[in-house]
Amino acid sequence: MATLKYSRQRELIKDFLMTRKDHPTADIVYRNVRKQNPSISLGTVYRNLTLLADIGEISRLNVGDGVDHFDADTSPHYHFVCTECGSVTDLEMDSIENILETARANFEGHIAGHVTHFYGTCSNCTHVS
Amino acid sequence: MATLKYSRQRELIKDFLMTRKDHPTADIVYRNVRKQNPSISLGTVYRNLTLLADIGEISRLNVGDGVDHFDADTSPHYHFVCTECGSVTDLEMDSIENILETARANFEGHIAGHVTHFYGTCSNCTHVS
DNA sequence: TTAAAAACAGTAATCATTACTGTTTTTATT
DNA sequence: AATAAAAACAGTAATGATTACTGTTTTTAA
Repeated sequence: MATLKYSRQRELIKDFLMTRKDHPTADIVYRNVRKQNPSISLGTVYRNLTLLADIGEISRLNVGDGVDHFDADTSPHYHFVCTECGSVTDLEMDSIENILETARANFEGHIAGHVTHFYGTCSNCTHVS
Repeated sequence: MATLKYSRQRELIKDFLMTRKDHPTADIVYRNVRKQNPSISLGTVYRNLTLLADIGEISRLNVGDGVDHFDADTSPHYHFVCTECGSVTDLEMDSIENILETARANFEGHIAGHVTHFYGTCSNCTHVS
């Protein structure tokens, strides 16, 4: 496998992602990282996000809105998606890994894991009529 | 709202979907429905799948593989995605709706529901080395 | 029978993402 | 410090799923 070489661009991307708790998309990462490096290309952002996700330094989120979101927090946790404003936030809750037992009960193959996210209206959108 | 008018194409699409338990994509629906009606267009398939999903006659599945899948069975149930062959199958298991309680525990907004699917290797792919 | 609304076929456009290409950086080795 | 192979880059083209547009055909209520 190819040895990883340092890249200023990758560092900027990772650093930016670590400042955010809102799980930005590649395009939002791109538009923000450009403030530090106006000549960075969108392809570089995508390539590095994919690379970082592949080596486990960040995680890629698919919440069904047609765009991938990225998260610098790779610890297991759940996400909430607001159907009103589209925001994606962390959801503080106990692990529900035990649902794997339930799923494995009558299944022939091998269940490695699960993907769960919750949806509804966020605090903001719920309190604005 | 516009009144729904009968369409032979829509009927074909719904009928085809009801014969399948493997949650086909729009393109697979298209390729199959063309056997009955060779002049149907892909746009018509997409439009009707979206329409049927909007009125709740079918459901649209997003299992993170970049393509939407469709299911004529709209009753609540869970899905399994094989990371080896990409197949999407139904997973017979007890409801885990109770995870909503867990999720709502410390949340400010309103949680309407959850999306969960499981992944791993299906029966076939598990037993083939 | 008629005519407005809905749906259609065919095609163009959109949008996120990936692939390609010639140039620049990184880094281990001289 | 010089060098050169590998990796990464910027910029751009291509891909693939899906949606939008347009002129024509169907459906259906009056």
